[in-house]
Amino acid sequence: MPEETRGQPARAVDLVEEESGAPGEEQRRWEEARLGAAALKFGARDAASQEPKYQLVLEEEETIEFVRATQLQGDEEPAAPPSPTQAQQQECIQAVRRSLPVFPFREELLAAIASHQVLIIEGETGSGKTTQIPQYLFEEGYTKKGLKIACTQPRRVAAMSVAARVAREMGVKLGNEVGYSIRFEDCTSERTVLRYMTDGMLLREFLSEPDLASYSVVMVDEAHERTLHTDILFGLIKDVARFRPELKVLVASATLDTARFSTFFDDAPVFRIPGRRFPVDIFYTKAPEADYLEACVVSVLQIHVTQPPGDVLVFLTGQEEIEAACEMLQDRCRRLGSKIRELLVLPIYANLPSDMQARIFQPTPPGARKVVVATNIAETSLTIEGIIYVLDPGFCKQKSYNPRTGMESLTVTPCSKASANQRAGRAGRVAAGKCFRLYTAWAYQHELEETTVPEIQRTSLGNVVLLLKSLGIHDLMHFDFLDPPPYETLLLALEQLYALGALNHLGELTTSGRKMAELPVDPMLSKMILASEKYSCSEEILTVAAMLSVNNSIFYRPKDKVVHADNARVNFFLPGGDHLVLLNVYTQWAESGYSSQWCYENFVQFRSMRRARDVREQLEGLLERVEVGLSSCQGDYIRVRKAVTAGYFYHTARLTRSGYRTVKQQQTVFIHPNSSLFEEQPRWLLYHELVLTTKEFMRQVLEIESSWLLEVAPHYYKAKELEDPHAKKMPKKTGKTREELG
DNA sequence: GAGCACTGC
Repeated sequence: MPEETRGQPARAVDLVEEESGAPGEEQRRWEEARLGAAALKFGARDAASQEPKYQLVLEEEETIEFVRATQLQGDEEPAAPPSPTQAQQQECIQAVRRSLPVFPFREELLAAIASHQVLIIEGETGSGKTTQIPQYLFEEGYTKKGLKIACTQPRRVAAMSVAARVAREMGVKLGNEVGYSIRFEDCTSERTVLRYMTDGMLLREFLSEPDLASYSVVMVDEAHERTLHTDILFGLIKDVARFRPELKVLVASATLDTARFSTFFDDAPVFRIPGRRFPVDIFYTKAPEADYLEACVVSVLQIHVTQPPGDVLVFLTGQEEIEAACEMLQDRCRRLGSKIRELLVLPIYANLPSDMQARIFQPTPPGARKVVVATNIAETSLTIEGIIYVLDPGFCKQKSYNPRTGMESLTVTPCSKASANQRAGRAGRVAAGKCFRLYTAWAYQHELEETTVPEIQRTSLGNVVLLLKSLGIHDLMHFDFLDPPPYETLLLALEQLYALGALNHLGELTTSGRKMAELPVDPMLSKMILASEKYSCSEEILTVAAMLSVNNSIFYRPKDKVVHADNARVNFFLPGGDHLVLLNVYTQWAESGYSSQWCYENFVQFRSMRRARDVREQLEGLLERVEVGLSSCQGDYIRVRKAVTAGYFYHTARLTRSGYRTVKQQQTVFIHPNSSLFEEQPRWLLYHELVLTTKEFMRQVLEIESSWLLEVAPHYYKAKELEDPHAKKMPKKTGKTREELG
């Protein structure tokens, strides 16, 4: 565990001082100095009633002092939902519908929708807005003229489960009147009038129906999450609403930011619906913690010994940290032995194999306590029953994008207030709960951002720009963004699209650009797929494209079998580079009959492979639309490599005396140590992506010849810049092409 | 010789 990911930046002063007024600057500095020395030396004055009991178990240095500061307001006590028996099912369902917080507002809400084109609906989870409002609209006749109601969700599972629930409530078969539409799966039919879908799916629908003519209502749900797709939808829907006055637009969001949504939609009214949730007491540490991982472990034990029954949810930033924390917890429990009750320690993160993930949902055995150690996955994507305590160190990993270098990085960042409150809310779903924050109240007030930076400002926008262009939006710099992306991000995207031949010099979409927009992948991948027609290798290129779009690592590397896993990986190596290795893995997996056993034996992630297969099938289905025929290179990998080069000539690097430099920007870059070419050092190569971790790494690299660049992109490269002035001075063992090495 | 937050088309 690298030290820098564990150290928490000092960022606060003592809460007690804060309460008696803002401390003077001098006092602050003194306190900061003092706190720096005093980390982790706190008494145990809190929870005084239980003090004697746990001091017998934990040493005094092993406890952390928390101060109760605020309470996350609960709403009125919820009526226990009636538990339906088979016979009374429909009646029960209607009773449950009537018991939802949104129900008393039904008429008022419908009236507001009738008199306003755009309505912002503010409501917390549990208000019933997602399941009920579309039903109200249906009952009110909004789907009578053969028109549909769309309700978008940021996640696939949400779209599926909400649709299933609504179908049950309406007593219809899922896929008939009520359906869902997500990538790889369309569960709708001619009869479908309530359509739950992912936000990205509705965005794609603009390509075939730019005016959304078949919809009478569009409801953008969970708008506060500000996903990239939701943000683009805002701009497009606002525009459509202007020339379709009969279209109703609903923007549903948590309490956050509704005023901004309202302003964006020309001061649309905000309709508030109360939520339903139990109160959560918020505790802060009295002083900052230097080592938050250690502080987490100590706090969990402290909760375990001093607090009444109820499971604990801990938020950490990533797999490595979670594994470390779980080990530390289990270690200490073992040492404490029978002095404490049983503590079940369970990790959860997206890359954890499904059977391990399922364990967190098993009920806690009587007398024991469950601790779930999670990434942000537990913040929105999944809900664990029985959580009463949340432990929040206040960090998360966040992607950021530097448009000047085109480089992505993933860094540990303090989370926003919004995120901290979302985490705290996880403690109040079944009963009143407690949230322990491993930072001070002062830090919360003064150092955390209000909200997380929206995704649109942290990501590359190549395919978004391509999509908008193909919708006829030419002036992107003046597109109506709720929060505009950095100017440089748009500029780089336009520049790359121009280089790829998707845009002409007037910035208009070309024929090839129009085709590229049809494929749901990044522009360079799109271009590569189009180029496979010329090199007669679309079968192989589809596989490469699918494998590259699975951004998880394909290879599984468990800690206890590192040597085996690395051997398995090396066995897939083929001369030429990583794209061919990916092709090799997929081909062998296909030959095994897409077997999960094969994946297990070869240390390959089954889930990633299944996803690659889904992507590949979808892309194959779209080939006809972009006029590419199915063809195979029959083992002539030069053709595959040339087709890849036709898409990725913008991402090239050459070996110089001082290592690799990108050809155009002259940035110093390195081959990633996991690459099959790590020890080869070819003279010319292309890379799939640049990532900044400990260095500027090229991930997924392929050896190429400089002459191919002139072949595939004569408009972009001139022969002169591809001459290699240092070729003869290169050391003998490096800088040779594979052909020379034999 | 490094390291993979989470989504989505």
